[in-house]
Amino acid sequence: MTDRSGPQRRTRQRAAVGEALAEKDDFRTTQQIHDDLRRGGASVGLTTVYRTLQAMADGGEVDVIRTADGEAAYRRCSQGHHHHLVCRSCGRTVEITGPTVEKWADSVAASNGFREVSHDLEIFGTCADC
Amino acid sequence: MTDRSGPQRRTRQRAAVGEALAEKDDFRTTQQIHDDLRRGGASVGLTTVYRTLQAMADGGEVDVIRTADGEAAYRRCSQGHHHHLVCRSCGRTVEITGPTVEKWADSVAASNGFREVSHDLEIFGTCADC
DNA sequence: GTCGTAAATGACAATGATTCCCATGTTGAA
DNA sequence: TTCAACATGGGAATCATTGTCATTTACGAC
Repeated sequence: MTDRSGPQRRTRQRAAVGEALAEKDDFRTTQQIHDDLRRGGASVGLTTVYRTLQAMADGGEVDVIRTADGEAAYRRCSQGHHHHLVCRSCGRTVEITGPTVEKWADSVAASNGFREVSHDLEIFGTCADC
Repeated sequence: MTDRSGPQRRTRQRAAVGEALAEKDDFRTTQQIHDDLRRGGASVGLTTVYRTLQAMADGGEVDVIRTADGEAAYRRCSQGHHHHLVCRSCGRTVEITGPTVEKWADSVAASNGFREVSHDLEIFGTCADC
């Protein structure tokens, strides 16, 4: 399961989506990225943006979270397991790690007889600039 | 901010939704509850189920999570802050608490200058019966 | 460089959850 | 009992996301 079957061909569109993600440091929805691209002149079809982002997410190249109203939002992140501290107001995002939490989550799950454990953890707040 | 403006009148529909939630111990989507009600004979309009569940969630009577594909799912939970250990396969849910995690989350946020901090934490796995 | 083909793209239709609208039904205080 | 404010529900309207499919393109082979 290491072959995350990512994209197989290099195209203008995929490069454009990658750049759009690189330019922003916060989580953005598919529609936002589609708009960013259109405004930036490198327009890409909406369907393609959806497919590309999902492929990137499947390949572990980007992280996904769900906004409060259920929309998927993507962000280019560092490798490895980590969580996010997100500003509710401006969207500024800080990557965080918590080895203690990981262990705690795994042990709690194990003691309840759960296997193949994973978890989601996001912290929200208002950042100093907002 | 303690008067979460919950429902203001007692109706057959609200009671029915409350009972439907009480009968199941796992997270259920609005549509599932709507189906449960229809099958149980106490049919309630879909729009009303949506409104009622949202009102209950606003009032803190039920907890909400988002399924992997972004749908909202509700569950009647105990009072107070807690998290969930959910079986990916059958949906069985165990409520868990982790004082250490709470403190850690708050301190991490604070040290990054964030205020009004909250967080979401759900643990997923396959339970012993699946 | 040219080909051939599988992969990728994108306009448009289709889906599905959720919300809006609004005419009608109910609750609950007086 | 009366009545106004609140609640209901059926259907239309939104909006994100996915499916369809004809056309285009990347890229390894020649």
